[in-house]
Amino acid sequence: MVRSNPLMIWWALSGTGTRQVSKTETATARPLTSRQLAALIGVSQSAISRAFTPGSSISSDLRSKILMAARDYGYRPNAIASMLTTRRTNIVGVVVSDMQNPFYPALLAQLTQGLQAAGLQSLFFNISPGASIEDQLHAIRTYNVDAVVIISATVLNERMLTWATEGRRSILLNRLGHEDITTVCCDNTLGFRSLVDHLFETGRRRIGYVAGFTTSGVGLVRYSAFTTRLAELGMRLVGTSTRQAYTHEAGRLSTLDLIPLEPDAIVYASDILALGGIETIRMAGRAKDIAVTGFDDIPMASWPGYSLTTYRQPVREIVDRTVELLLATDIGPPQRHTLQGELMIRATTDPAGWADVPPSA
Amino acid sequence: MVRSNPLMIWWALSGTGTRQVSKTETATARPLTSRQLAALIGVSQSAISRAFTPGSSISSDLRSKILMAARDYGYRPNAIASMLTTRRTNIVGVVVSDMQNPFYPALLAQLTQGLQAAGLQSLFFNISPGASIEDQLHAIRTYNVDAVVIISATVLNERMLTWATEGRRSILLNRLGHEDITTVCCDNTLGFRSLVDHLFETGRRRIGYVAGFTTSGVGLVRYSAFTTRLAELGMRLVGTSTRQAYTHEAGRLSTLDLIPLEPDAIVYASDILALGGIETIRMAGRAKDIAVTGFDDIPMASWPGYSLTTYRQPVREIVDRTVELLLATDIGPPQRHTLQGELMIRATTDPAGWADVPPSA
DNA sequence: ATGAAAGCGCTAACAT
DNA sequence: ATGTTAGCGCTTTCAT
Repeated sequence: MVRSNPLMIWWALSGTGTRQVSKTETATARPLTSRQLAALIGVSQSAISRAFTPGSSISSDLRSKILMAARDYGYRPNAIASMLTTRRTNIVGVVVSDMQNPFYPALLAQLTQGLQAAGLQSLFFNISPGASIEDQLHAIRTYNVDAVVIISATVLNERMLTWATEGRRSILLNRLGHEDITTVCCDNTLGFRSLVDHLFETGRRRIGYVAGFTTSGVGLVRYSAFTTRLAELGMRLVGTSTRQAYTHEAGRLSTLDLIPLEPDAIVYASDILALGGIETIRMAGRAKDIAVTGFDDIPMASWPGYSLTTYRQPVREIVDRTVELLLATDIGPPQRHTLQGELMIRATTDPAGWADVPPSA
Repeated sequence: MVRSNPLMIWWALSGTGTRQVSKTETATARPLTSRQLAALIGVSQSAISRAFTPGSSISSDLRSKILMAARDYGYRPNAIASMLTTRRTNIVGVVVSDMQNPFYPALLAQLTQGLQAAGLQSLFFNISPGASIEDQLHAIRTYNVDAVVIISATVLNERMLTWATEGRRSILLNRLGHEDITTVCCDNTLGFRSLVDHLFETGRRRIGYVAGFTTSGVGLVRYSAFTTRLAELGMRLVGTSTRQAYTHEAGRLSTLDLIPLEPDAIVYASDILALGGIETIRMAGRAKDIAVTGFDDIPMASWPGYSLTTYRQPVREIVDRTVELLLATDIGPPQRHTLQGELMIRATTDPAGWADVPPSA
């Protein structure tokens, strides 16, 4: 398929000599090249290159001489040119599809900072379900990104996943069920078991469940960890509901389904669902007898007005492990990295109910 | 400064013939080059280039022949190589510093999608105040990004701003007070005037104000629009407070300062502050007599549990204008684009009070 | 309209 | 340890 490039016309025009150079478009002199710098200080061009390449054989005298000159003359190596020869870009493609969920901005922010600290740049791909995914991801290939990190891109089917990742180091975050790509994921099983344990210990026995996507790997794992532990402890599953989304509204609506079933606790597949649930439960005046748990520990979970008991996803650790894997010398076969989070006990599982958390005080 | 390249070793290995090919590391044959494709179908290499360059002089016969062959053989032009000759990257550097505020993820998501739809890639820079900003932004220069979009990067001082934007098309979003860079910004003045008008019409007269940053351009404009309109309408400013942050907690705490001053409405510089304020006001049992307004219209503002009256920032329009400016043929001198938002009237300014919004029902 | 040839600014053999 | 040379895969004159 031919992809026409929308900027092309602009380029074409800006390439001609006829346009006026406007004030902002400072008739920027081309940046100094290594050859020019070499001429200026009377060394070979390759010396310049070596000076900027750690571990290359160059005397520290020459190197510091060159680096100082570079600073004085304002020389910086042109990354594009070196990409061409080395076939390395130091760019990681970061693919996201769902920024609605407040969990992702935090993950994304830390990920880019982590990559940045490791000298990697993030080329950002935000998949909108509207257009062709292949079109949206074409830059992964034409720009030759070194690696791809896919953040829970449930919109990518198996085929697109393969297309996007093939031939490059790839890591799937928060997505399960792919044998041939390395994944880094929170320990969902442990998380949901902990939550159920906590509910058990605080005396809850009739549990409802609100799912997000019931078809995704993570969704399935969470649900099955939940039900398994429930059964082990002899607790009762009074009902489940889903709107096939991880949104506040989905949480609100699903909770409406469950309240008539008289649960004494509702477990939500994620925090944002739980926040919606809290609203419904409050409206129904049931905050005193229905406990609520979430998953993720997004910032809002700890707002006094919610004080949601949840399981914290180890974002820091996920990011660190991801960067580590990206930088690793030897990659080996695809691996499954499962990182432990932490149970955050707050008001919504208080045995006495949480009707007295601020908003209703 | 020498930047060591973390992915180097891996690539070095994958380049030699000695490494073991692991399962993931599909012994990827180098992608086809234009020269190779040319040889395959018996045309010149430049013909290939022309086929992919709209507006170049090539017969449509030859072009379609080449494009079909490209599809069959899986040829894609190497963007890196063309960057080197054209000195254009089609990459926009997107600089963010504050992803805490839930307003930015939405803006960011739409911006990348907008850029993507225009054939531009987003290289993401998330500034953490810890490290050297210059270090964090060095890729803007070495990667030769075509343009820079800076999203309310209050952490960038004037000098860094100049350094990051010089020599390239640059746009500042949501930041004011810079004569020499084009800005695209919501009409803060109109917004705050509308909010005050609305409070006036609904009978409020004793107004408190909670600011975010009091030193930023946007912060000043918002406050001054607010006070100006207040004075015009003869309303009373009972007090102001700030914690120098746009966070839920800052909103909560600042509101504690204002309640003793007996306002009948509090105007918040942003939604996230207002949400914190709502919490404090509820705790104080004053929801029936203190109206609340925000600014931004983040998703949470419309949650039934908040139902916050606010002024919607025209995110769609801001993004569209930004992309338009980035693609424009002729750029001219720095401009100030001010886009109108929309007053969103919800429960928190109901004359009867909002004590009955769901959480306290 | 097409082909040939000369770079773009760097890295990486290959010499010395 | 340093310099010389040959590309990386394109775009772009310049011929024809």
